[in-house]
Amino acid sequence: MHRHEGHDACRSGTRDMLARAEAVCRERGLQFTPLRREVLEAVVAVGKVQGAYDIAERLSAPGKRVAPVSVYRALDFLMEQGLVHRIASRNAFIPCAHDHAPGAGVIFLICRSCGVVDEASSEEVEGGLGRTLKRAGFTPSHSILEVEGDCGACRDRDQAP
Amino acid sequence: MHRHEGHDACRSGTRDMLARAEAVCRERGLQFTPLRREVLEAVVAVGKVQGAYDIAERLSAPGKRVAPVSVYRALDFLMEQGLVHRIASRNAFIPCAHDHAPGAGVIFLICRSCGVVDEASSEEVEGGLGRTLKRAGFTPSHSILEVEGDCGACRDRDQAP
DNA sequence: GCGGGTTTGTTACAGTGTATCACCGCCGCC
DNA sequence: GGCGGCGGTGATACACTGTAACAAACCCGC
Ligand SMILES: [Zn+2]
Ligand SMILES: [Zn+2]
Ligand SMILES: [Zn+2]
Ligand SMILES: [Zn+2]
Repeated sequence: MHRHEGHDACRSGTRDMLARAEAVCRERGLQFTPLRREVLEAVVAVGKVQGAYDIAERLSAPGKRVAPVSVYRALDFLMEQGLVHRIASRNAFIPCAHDHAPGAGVIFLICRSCGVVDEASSEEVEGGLGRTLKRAGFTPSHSILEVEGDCGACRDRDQAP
Repeated sequence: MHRHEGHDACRSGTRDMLARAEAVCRERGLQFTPLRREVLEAVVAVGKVQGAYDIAERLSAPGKRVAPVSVYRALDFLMEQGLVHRIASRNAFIPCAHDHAPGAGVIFLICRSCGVVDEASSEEVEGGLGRTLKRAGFTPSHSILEVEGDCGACRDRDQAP
C-alpha cells in the first residue's frame, strides 16, 4: 500500500541525501566524486524536475564551466545507484529519497504548476498490471508510470489565496 | 477488462485504418489531406515504433523531400484525432486501431526486440491508480503507462528457432 | 474574382543526448 | 622509482528531437 511520507520527506534535507549517497557508494566500492556530489546537490536543492542542461547551467560559474555531457555522466551514475530518477515525459530528473525494493514499480506524480514530483506506489496497480501483462503474453523488463496534474498544495493555494 | 484483439488486429490492414481516418475527418469537418494520409500510411505500414525523422525519410524520395516539421504537424493532427499515439519513452509514434473511450487509460506494451507496440487496458490498474492519486491528494490531468519487455511472438521465436 | 482561414514548404534555431579522444589521478605491479 | 591499466573528467563535435517564424499555396464560401 501507499506508505509515503509526503513532500517534505521527499525533499528531506540535502544532508540526509548526501549521507545516504556516501553510504551507498562506500558500501558498493564506488566513488562519490566531487562532480557527482555537486550534481546530486543541485538536483536535491531545487526539488523540482530539472533538465540536464539546467543543472549544468546551475553548476557553472564565471570561470568554471560544467559541460552538459559531464552532468549526463553523473546523472547516469546516480540513476544506476538509485539516487535519482529520470522523468521520461519531461526529459528531466529528480532526486529519490526512497529506498525502493528492487523491481518495485514507482508512480510519479508530476505537478504541472509547481514542478514538484511526488512518488507513490500501489500493490493494487502493481498486481493489476502484472496480471494484464501476463494475460497479454508479455514479459516486462521495466515500466514507467507518470501522472501529470495538480498537487494538493497547488490546488489549495489556488482555491484560497 | 482486457478485450483486445491482438497484434494482427492492431496492424489491421492499412485500408481499414485509412477508411476510419477518412470517416473521422469527414464527421468532424476536418481535412484528411494527402500529406496526412501519407504519414498515417507510413505509420501503419511499418507497424513498429518510428521516430518522426524515420517517417520523414521514408516519405522522401529523390526529388520529393518531406521535411520533419511537416511530419510533426501531421502527427500532431493525427494524435488529436486519436489515430496515432506518441510513445514518450521512445520519442516515437505508433498507429492506434482502437476507439478509446475518452479518458480511458492505455497501457503500452513495447517489445524491445521487434519494436511492435501492443495496447492494453485494465479496470483494475485504472481503479487502483485513481485511488492512489486520491489518497495522495493529487488531481490528475493525464497519465502515461509504458511497459518495455518482450512480446509473446519474440519469446516463442527465440526459444524455438 | 476576392478575402480569410487552413495547410504546406522552407529556413533557422532550440533542446536533448551521445561518440570520441585526450588528459589526469590513482593504484597495483615490476 | 618506473610503468601500465582503469575509472573519471574535460572538451569538441555531432546526432537526434522538436519548435518558431514567415511566406507561398490551397480551399471554400461569398
Ligand atoms: Zn524513488
Ligand atoms: Zn504543485
Ligand atoms: Zn490506442
Ligand atoms: Zn516482439
